[in-house]
Amino acid sequence: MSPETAKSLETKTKLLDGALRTLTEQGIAKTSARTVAAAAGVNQALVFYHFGSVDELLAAACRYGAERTVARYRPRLAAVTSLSELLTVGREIHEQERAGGHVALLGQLLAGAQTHETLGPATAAGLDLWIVEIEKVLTRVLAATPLGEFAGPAGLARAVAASFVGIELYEGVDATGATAALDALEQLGFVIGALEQLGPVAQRAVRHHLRRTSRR
Amino acid sequence: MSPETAKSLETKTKLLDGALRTLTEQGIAKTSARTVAAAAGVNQALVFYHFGSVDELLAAACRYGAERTVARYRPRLAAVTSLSELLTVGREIHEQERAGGHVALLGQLLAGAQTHETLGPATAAGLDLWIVEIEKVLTRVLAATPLGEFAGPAGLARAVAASFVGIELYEGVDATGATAALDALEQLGFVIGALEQLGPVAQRAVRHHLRRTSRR
DNA sequence: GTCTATACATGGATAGAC
DNA sequence: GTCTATCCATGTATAGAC
Repeated sequence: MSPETAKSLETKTKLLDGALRTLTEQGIAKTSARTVAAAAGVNQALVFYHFGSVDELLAAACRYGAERTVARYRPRLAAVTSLSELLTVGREIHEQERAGGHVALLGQLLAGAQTHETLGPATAAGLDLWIVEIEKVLTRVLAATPLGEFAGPAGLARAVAASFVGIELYEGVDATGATAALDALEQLGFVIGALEQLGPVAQRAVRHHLRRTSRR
Repeated sequence: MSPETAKSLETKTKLLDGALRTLTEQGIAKTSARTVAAAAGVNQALVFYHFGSVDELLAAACRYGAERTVARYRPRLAAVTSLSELLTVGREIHEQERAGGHVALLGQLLAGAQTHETLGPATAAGLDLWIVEIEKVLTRVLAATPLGEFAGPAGLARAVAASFVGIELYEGVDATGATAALDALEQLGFVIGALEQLGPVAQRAVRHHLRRTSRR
């Protein structure tokens, strides 16, 4: 791994951007030192000089890309105060990131992580950046809701993040199906939101029912 | 594409099984005519003789594998009559298929479908086998629930299928995180289930709230 | 320290042997 | 009709030029 001179940094950045472009446009199966270097406009061997191996480049690109994308939405997520507002922001993120493919990218890396050992931890870390933000919002938003008590924001945040990745991959093969899925989840969110609006008697009924049937 | 003599069929079957094994064990990135043929125990060139190209073999393997796996759970899903029962069956499917990797396989194919043109429709078709079954169950189970009215089983089924794939991929890089996610979704299901148990007054309140805030 | 030329491995596809 | 030997493209990695 090379030191941080100005020239080195420039080439590294080119390679990182090239890796992200290649992963989103061609997928993990077509991502190689050659294809990435071509996208970056540099010699193929520089991948190995600057990052040691293709996998390590992809791992670095994952951290780099995920941090950059999450940073873009951190302030907006921090401002969310209700579940329906969260759903709106979620839909917004989907619309904006679909074009750039920044979410499907995590899907490509998750698929690749199956074999490429070094990729697993890096991808988990990239997803965690999203999970941390989602969990913070859910903790705030679901505090008063039966969900906050029974499901727990930590698990829900992981479910939301992983599901999002799955739907984003699904969109690649069936765009209208993916839209239907997102619409349904939005409505599901409204139904959960409706629980907050119930009177105290009904809320107690729900909680009582949950305490009886819940398994944990 | 070769005709259906006994010997041809045998080689084809070997290749299909080899493709499934390679995809689940090595991932889409390491899946090639050579690796698949090695897993199948046949000469590499037979991929091209029997299926024309690697992509077409993978597409065929997707149909083959998905049909076989879905068939295994079709009767059990058909017997489901409540949401909580559906959740139990879902968890069962997860436990049983995790070992074989039959769900993550769809993730690998979704990742690969990004570029391999022929793979997209085949993967969508494979996912649809699951979606059809899930949708039938949801239609039955959610008929009486606000979700049936507002979200619609078609969209929900697609959301469930895609989310499952995402979580299954996520499990590859963070097993405990994936378990937390599944637990949370199970609890979410119980909360939805609790809505069914509400008295008519509370049910009307929920529906009224939804009609006001719903966007469609 | 940075990068290019080059060696060696793996993958895709076909001409022709059986 | 079924399969093998072989060719060329692509991928990984390094020795050595600048």
